[in-house]
Amino acid sequence: MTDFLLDLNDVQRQAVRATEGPVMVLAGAGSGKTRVITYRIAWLIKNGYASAKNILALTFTNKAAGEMRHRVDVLLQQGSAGGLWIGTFHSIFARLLRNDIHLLGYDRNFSIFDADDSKSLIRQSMGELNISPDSVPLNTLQGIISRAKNSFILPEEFRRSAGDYNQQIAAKVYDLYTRKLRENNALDFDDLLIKPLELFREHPMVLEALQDTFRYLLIDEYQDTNKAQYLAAKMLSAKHRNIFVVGDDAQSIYSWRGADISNILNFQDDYTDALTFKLVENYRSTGTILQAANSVIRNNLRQIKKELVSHRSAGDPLTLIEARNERHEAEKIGEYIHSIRIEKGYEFRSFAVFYRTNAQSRVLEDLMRQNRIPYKIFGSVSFYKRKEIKDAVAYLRFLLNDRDSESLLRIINFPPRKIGETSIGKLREFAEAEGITLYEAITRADEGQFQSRLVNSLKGFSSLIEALRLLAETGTVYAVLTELFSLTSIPLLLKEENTAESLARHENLQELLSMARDFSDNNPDQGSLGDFLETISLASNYDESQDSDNYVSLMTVHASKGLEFPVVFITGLEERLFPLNCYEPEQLEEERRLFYVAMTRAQEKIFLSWAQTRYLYGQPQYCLKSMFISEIDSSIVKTESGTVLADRKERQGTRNAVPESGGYRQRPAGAVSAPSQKPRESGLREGSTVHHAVFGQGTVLDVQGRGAGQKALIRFRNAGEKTLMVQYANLRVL
DNA sequence: GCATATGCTGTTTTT
DNA sequence: CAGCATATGC
Repeated sequence: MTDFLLDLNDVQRQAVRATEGPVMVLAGAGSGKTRVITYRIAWLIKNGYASAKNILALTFTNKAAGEMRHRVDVLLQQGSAGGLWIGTFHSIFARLLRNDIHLLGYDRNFSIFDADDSKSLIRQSMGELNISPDSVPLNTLQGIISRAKNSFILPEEFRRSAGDYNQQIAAKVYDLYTRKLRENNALDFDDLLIKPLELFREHPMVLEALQDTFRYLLIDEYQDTNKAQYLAAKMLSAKHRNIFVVGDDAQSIYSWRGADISNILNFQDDYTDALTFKLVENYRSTGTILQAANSVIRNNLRQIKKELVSHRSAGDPLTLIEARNERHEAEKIGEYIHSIRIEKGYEFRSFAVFYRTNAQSRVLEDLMRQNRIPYKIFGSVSFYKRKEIKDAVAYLRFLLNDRDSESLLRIINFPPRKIGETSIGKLREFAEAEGITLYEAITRADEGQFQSRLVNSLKGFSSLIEALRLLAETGTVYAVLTELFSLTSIPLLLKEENTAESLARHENLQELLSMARDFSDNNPDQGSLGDFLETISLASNYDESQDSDNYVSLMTVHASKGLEFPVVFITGLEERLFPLNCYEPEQLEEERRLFYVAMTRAQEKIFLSWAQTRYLYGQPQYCLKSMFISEIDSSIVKTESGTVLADRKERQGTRNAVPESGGYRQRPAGAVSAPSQKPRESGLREGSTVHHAVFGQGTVLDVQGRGAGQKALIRFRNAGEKTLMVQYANLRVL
């Protein structure tokens, strides 16, 4: 029974065998984290600790879940992995909610609202509350509300603790938005995490039943959990206390999504009897790459100390590429890809190019195309976010949940049926007066005071819906979609339009159709429309794994987490780009972790690049070399000409130097002067009144240090107290 | 009701 | 620059 554990190293094996009680595995990059989780699941089943259906494994991406399931299947051979609960937090919780959400007054056919649906509902709420987006931007409100939800702060509590003006506005919007979701019988992504918590709190029996079912709980990427996920995990495991978490605090890069790094940092305080294992043996990267990564992450204060140990030889030093501008940067990357490929025999698929922001991908993409380098951009516009797909899906969603007004509004006049905004306004009034839903208003349009032309249009629409709904009750998803396309002629219209764009959209609809066919073939049972929609709603464009084609991968650093490549280019290493503008020390630490993630993806070689000028919002900007470059041991970084950085005589300070003016012919056209970043005297002192682009006006309470490392403690009128790095904060002294 | 112009705003995005 | 939301004209 222990033979298959021979594939593991000592620490991995100990972690697998520690079956009872809380366990945390700190798994450094490339240390075999997935291996430990999958072997542990196999171990539990093979040794009869639990059967598959008593094990719940939670991940953050569908891709990770799929990979895990596959690997467990392989380990167990006879397929006893059936019944295993492996999935993302969101999909597993959605599944649980389908069973019990009626207890909270929702219908089990609830819609899942994506970020756009949610934004639209927030916009409506703001409209009704007479809150102009000029006073508090929509995105800000959406962020505040989402963060509150991720921290499991419900509207009532939020209102009680709302401090500044923005918060008070947000409290009102949050409250109305929540009511609107309920009216729509809809849950947003955050609700999928917090509705179970409400359910557990109000109906302890439901929780108890789940605790009995899930005797073993495993959580991947624990450093990325937010408060709601943390609470759910705690509640679910409270009875058997078999909670097993795997993560790496150094790879926590989603704090802006509510992830709370303290969950992993404090695990041992939380579960005082927890066993902890540290996996630091790295099987992925050369010694030099790990030395570089270790030297950078050492600069973070808030972390659990651990240094990755390589199982490989030292390998090559890192190469620093210094380019004139982003175009030049891309050209150099293209040249290196060609030359390394030829000299060292690497294939295109061995290369990855990372960037901090999606906007950077364009220049890189252009160049790849021009130089005939096959490439693939990961995580650009999601298939499901395309308009034509969203429209088709809105029909399906509406068939299942006719309170879903977001979907209704999408389809009511698509394809055009002469039901415009004014008509919808009248319908709304009618619905409100009668106290009925918008769709009921449509079916009872003849009772309202509408023009007969409008009544006819509405009747046409509702009979279309009813026909499709009838089909949906007995037919497959594929049948419904086929009928939808035939009755509405949506694909036909696109084909007739006959532009490159419309044909691409037509193609996408065909793709959706073939996905529906696959789904229907695999799920011939009735009522699978809901499952299909759930799969679609919770799918993301990052789920697609690399196929067998041979291409260079282009992606954001965030998207690179969990992947590995022989040769990695980390681009745009400039102050204010990577690290991206960050005002608070904690944000800088997160940027550093992000850089750490980027470096630890590489197996053989790393190229670091920066450009002296770069367009930002259409304006050329001077750039400064990223501080992260100078944090790497300079003995293992060489320039393109082969000089080791440590030996290079710097004519200028590395950190804050402005590129020599005149040194470059190509002064940016119509050059706007760069944001001045010289460590000139900041002029800050206690009591100064300052203005900050994000936090607004505030008073300086304390100033520490000077020059590059200067920090200031500032009390903002509307944003509370913050410690900011003066160098980055771009404060205006008033 | 619909198509086109203008003006504004923005950085990363597992679900 | 580009995508989006609103405003305007037909």
